[in-house]
Amino acid sequence: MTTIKDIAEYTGVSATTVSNVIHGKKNRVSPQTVQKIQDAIKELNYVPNMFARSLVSSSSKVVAMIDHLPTRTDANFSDSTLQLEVLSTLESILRENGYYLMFRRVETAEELTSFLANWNVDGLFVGGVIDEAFYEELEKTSTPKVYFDCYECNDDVCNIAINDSDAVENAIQYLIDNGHKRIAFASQPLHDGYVMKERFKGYKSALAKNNINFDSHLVFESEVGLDACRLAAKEIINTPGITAVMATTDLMAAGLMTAFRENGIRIPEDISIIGFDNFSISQMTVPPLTTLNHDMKIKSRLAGENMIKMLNGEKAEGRVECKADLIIRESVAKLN
Amino acid sequence: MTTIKDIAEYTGVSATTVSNVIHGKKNRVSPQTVQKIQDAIKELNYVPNMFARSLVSSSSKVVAMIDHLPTRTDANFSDSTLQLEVLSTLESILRENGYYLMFRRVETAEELTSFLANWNVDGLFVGGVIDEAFYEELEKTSTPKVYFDCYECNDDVCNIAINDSDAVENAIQYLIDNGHKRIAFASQPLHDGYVMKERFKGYKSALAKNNINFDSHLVFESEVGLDACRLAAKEIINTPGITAVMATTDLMAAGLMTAFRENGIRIPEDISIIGFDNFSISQMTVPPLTTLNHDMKIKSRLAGENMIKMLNGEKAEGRVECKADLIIRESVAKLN
DNA sequence: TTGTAGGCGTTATCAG
DNA sequence: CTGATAACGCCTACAA
Repeated sequence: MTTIKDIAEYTGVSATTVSNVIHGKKNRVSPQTVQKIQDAIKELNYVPNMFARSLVSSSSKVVAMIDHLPTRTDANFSDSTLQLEVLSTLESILRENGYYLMFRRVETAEELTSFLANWNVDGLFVGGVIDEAFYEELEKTSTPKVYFDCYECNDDVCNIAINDSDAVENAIQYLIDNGHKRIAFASQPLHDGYVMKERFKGYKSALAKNNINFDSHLVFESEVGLDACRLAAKEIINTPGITAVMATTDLMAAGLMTAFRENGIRIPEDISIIGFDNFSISQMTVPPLTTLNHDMKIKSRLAGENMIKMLNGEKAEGRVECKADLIIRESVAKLN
Repeated sequence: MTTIKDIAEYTGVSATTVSNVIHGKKNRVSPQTVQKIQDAIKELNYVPNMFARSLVSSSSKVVAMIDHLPTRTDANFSDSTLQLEVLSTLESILRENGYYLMFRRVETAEELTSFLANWNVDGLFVGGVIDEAFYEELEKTSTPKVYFDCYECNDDVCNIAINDSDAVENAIQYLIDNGHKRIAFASQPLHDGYVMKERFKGYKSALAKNNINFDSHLVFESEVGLDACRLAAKEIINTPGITAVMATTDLMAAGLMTAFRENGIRIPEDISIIGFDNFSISQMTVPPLTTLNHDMKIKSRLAGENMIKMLNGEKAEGRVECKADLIIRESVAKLN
């Protein structure tokens, strides 16, 4: 491993001069020595040691994406909104700006603060499910933070979210406009402070605005796997009068559609369905799924750019709301 | 930030003693001081500074997952076999063993070696597409490495792979056993050293074993998006006599199925199809897709465990071949 | 324009 | 059992 010292000896100057060249302080070094040193750096393959650098500079260049592993045993990985595409986008932006991405999952807030101290983390992306206690602990640290879809967050912390409630409200309104009245809500478990709860709010408010009474029997909590969907579908079928289902995930919508089909229920003739995510599968279901679109690429780009702002000492935006709009395909029937 | 020095002053001992306690060298410290120091550590919230530690210890505790960003412009992200589930599994295993996961994408081998030196990386997971030059450069470094699905790798380097060729060969054999003779191969672009090429080999060898002439007109290269699949489907339809399609990805299979349906082609009556991956969507297509299953969770666990072995100075396995078996569902018809 | 000195937090060596 | 001391690679005054 080549060090600054090596370069210094090799070129016959002091370590300070080498350091100055590395940091582009050209006004302090003669052009010839600059050249000489740069050549030596190339020749000896010098790269800075981040550990030495960080130790002395109070900036680690480490930005972490943390994923909150809830201790709840019924939570599974798909609870997290995190996707690889997000990580990749963030990594690109960080890389372009001289930062490095660590990926860390934590269970408790203490684990997290230890981690932050361990690595003197410069910035933090927070995805996944976070509860209130966790959030409050987190906000005690001064590390720049960008949240994804955080519902505990105050409006002034940088929080890249979509307005899940509004989105679902629109979808339900669309169903109502098409003559549906008994609309089921199928979702992963509705824990507080979790995305699905927010989508649930939109469901209820749409009903309220249209003077439709909320009926808790029309709420079906289920996991996204096909087996779970089959169970949920059975319950939906056995509940009389349901003409439409709002599923909080494309995956669940697709699962329900499969289960409906297995039971001889036609979509949308017998039952209409709307999904959420606009994943590529939503185009491939039979029939193509009407769903709510939100663009993770845009969201992660926003997150990354705001992080860089904060790392540069600039002020970042507070809550950023991305709209999720309804993509109308063929899974909703018009009732007469 | 609390340092060892702080603890030392607080408890009235030397930094060395504190360090000894931290490292559990209890035989060198009296029980009382151990207690005193441990209390102080709790009280002052001491956590070690990884930068200082790494600087002096020649082990960074950083393990990186790198993803090779090919410079090819036609390569898109889905070329990578990397999935978030993989990262999460790796992170868990590393965390349990005191390591930290960095995620880094690199374009060139030089970028990678710089990165390794920058962070004195202890271990490396290599996923995604790698070409031969890249591989050779990589093998010059002594960093412990675990590859995913590497086809350039020698058999003695740790390489967690599935036998793509065998898997596809089995699938094709299954089609042939069901009376199919003109079988199309639909795949993402067939670049050298890339998974799809390997799957292609299996296709060809199955044909050869059954004395069916290979016909290059039956090979359809396409991206996975629905639009691309529509184009590919058109070509397949316009090629006379094809009774079955081997798609190298469930996503592509689903896309083709959608496109076929749009053209009034029934599956499996008019055309049979087999996918690859056994993603959850493969259960939800109409009809359910016969596909090749490979379990990323098992693969990543194997990768993680072998990495830990190597980090502990033990010898890891060389090439590990996971089998991908055929999941028979309803997308293949028996011809008579 | 260049060099010297001190210190960042931790660990290892060696002496008491 | 305990404590000085030096070293890891780098950076930032400050001095020359």
